[in-house]
Amino acid sequence: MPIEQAARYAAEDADVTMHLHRTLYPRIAAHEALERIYREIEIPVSVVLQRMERNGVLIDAAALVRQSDELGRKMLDFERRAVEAAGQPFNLNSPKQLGEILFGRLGLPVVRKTASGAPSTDEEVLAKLAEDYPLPRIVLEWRALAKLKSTYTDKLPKMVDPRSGRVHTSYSQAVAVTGRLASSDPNLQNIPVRTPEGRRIREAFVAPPGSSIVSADYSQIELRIMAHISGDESLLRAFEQGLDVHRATASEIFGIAPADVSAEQRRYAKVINFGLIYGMSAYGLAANLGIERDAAKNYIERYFARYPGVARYMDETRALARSQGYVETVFGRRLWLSEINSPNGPRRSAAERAAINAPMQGTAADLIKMAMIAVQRWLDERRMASKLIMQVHDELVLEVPRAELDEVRSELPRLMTGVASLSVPLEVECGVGANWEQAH
DNA sequence: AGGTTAAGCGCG
DNA sequence: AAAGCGCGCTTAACCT
Repeated sequence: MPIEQAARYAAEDADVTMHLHRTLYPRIAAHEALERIYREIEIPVSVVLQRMERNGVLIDAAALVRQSDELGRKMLDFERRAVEAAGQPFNLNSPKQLGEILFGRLGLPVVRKTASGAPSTDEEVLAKLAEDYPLPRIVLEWRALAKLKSTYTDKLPKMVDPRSGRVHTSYSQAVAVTGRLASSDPNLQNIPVRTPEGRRIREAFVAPPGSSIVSADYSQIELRIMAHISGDESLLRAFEQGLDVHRATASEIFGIAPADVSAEQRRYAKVINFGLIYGMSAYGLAANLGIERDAAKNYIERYFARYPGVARYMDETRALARSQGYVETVFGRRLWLSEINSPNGPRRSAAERAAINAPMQGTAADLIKMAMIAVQRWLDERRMASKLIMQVHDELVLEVPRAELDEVRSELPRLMTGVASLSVPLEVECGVGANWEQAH
């Protein structure tokens, strides 16, 4: 691009930005809480984000390339078995072709249809069909590998910047309506963790020689925020006493001593605790736990009987969202809900769920942004060489030279827990390793 | 050739 | 009618 043209674009960018500022800033400044979030959080964190992007993350590209090769070989084996079960070759990556094989050629029952009316072949459907037929299981296994290979092990090595030898994500500060960040090109906020094969990818997120990866994440931050906002006595007490909150919830809804809670009961309670943060219904809980809707309804009723403060929070939040058209985080960040009074039932319900979730998700976002500012300020004041390299919603990841390791390990959790004083303590789990996987 | 949408799935 | 919030990325299929 000619320099004159580049200059024109740059000038236009600056001009448009200035016009936006002159129009939008007065609307922020009209509200004290919003002005503070802008001045004390968003502007300072923008500088931190820029530095994190520029720092980048060191990737063991060769290790990922080897994993790609391994995944590819395993996929070929599943492909061979899939074609054998199907009786003809087809593209396993095409839901349309897969549907024709499963529900046409092989005559399997259609479990559910997609929005556009085609028979669904998603994970839940295939898992159900896998109880009775071989092909769905093969496709599920293949898909898991294909996802890892195409999205991560093939792509990340290609994203390494030759100038720095590192991967540089881009953080969007004004995309997520709740105040969260978003990461793209590449997205470093959805690196696999839930399966062993996935975790291997995290092993390729490494520290350079002489340094370590340090990972610090807030423990159950959204549930703690729910306790704070709702003021529910039982939930507050559980966190104050440092209890295992899922066990405590199981104890409450099953009416038994914490010590007598079984693994399955704890799992149920965990699903309920998370589901509530998202405004889940009895229908959703039943589907999730594989139980009858009546049983799910019963659990939810018992939950609300034991945590009446949470029930009150849900009702009050819906009512507030309806009357003012927005909800707020603890620090006053607003999420507008244009469909909260929609005559369309499903749309209105979706807006109500978003209203219930946003104060928790958004407050967590506020807190970790404050932590990022505090951590960066501390590193700067001490002239430290440690670097913030990633943020994953409730987790901060740093690259720390050996000489600073002890100091960072002891101070990082203090900085993160100290950003605000809610009516429950904040807790941070901090780990160290040669790579991201080991740091957990 | 390039853009868009649908389906599916990775994370917190 | 939908049924759990918030994101981004890949591929296939379709469209211009």
